[in-house]
Amino acid sequence: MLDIKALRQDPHAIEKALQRRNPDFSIDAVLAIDEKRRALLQEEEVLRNQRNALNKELATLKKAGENADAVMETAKAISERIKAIESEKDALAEEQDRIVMSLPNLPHESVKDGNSEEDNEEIRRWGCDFKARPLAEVPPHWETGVALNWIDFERGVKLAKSRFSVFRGNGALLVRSLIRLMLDVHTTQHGYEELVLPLLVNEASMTGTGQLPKFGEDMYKVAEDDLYLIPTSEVPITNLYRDEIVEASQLPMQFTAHTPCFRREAGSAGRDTRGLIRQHQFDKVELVHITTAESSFDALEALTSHAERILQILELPYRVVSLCTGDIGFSAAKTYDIEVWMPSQGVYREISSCSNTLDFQARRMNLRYRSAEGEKPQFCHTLNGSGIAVGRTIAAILENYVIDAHTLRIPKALVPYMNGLEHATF
RNA sequence: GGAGAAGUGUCCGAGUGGUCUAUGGUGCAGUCCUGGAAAGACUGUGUAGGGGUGACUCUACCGAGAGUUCGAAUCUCUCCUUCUCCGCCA
Repeated sequence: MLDIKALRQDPHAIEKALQRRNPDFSIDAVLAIDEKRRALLQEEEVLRNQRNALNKELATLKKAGENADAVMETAKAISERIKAIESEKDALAEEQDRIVMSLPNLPHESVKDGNSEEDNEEIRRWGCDFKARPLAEVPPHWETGVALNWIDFERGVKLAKSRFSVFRGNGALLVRSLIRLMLDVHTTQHGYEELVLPLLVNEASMTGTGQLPKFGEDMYKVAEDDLYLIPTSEVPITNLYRDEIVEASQLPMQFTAHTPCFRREAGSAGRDTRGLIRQHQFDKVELVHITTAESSFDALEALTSHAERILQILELPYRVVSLCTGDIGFSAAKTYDIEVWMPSQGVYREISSCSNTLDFQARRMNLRYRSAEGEKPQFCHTLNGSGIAVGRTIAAILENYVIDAHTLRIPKALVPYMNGLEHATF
């Protein structure tokens, strides 16, 4: 959520920043509503003050047993006016909220202008030396996955619907091994606290991180209980301290968690229909930082490097890109995507997305910290990133580690987790 | 799921329609006292939004929301949470 005070103070600058995302943004309507609402608020407060005075007078009169009809008459009239003003004011506040809550975050100045992922800026590449594997033509990961009998796409569809799948045997073990490896690295080497979280969350949590009110159609909703299946564990992790004031000494906080994630993929019909790239349910290990304004950009570099570390340990080639204004997400001020090399298609595919949301989410969820005793509480900065998506990592392994027509090598770091398995043949 | 009880400030806890600052204690901070400390005394002590250069001041907040009333922590309704008992259950 953008700061309404900043919006009031410097509307032109904020509108210009928003228009870097989309030239259609205008904040005139919000400002007009805000002005009206504040005028009503002032009027209401004056009236309340008058009514409080009259009520005090009334109490004294009643106690003395004197006639209070005239005063009561006046008080009644004031109360009626307050009621009228209040309902008008509430309607305006609701409208203002609705608009402000659906405005995205301002892109950071270091983010390049652009319309789509074509305009993203490549920051660095890693592991390009071993990008070219011996096999000239690498089959797509879904063929290898099925040939190994590690992935059963058809029965996943039978059990649920398309874009659901089943992992079996060493394929299931691979899922578990990746989750364990990632959590182990983040907790023992990068200083994260591990969490096990609710997979269903309420509307307030979804609003806090920015999924609601705008992106409700992307999520599975359990209507009967007013709960949503999480599209990412960013939601329950970041909302952990919602509506709280934390002590500066508790910051920065670093959390990691493995959860399944659920997405309806409403707008992606026909895209990535084969394989593990775009599933309705997938496993992910998430990284979240809750920190201060002073350190959030350093935290973004750290968080990104923590996600990269997993790819380095797995020896998967990747590159890091900085998203342009047209590709960056709703809540983010700046985002680095990490893209893994997929040899069957000869392209890099997103496997992690690391964002600094500044105080955008913290303001929505009223998450604050006190920098020192007696100081006013101020909003935290929150960051999140995948560390990393498990399904897409498996896809990358099933392509980058095919060493001949019938052999898949297991990444060295995974062998202990895979009960010593070094190769799988198909 | 059924029956009952409760939710007040950091915490404990009083308050069942009206005296502007929501009793009292506790915790915390400051001052006094002291050689120093403890004890004691006094003062202050949350959040948000307004107004004023400022000392300050106004408005709202007693789990959440709605209602009754000139006036609600207090009465009514709905919801949430916790506790006790019963039922069901990995």
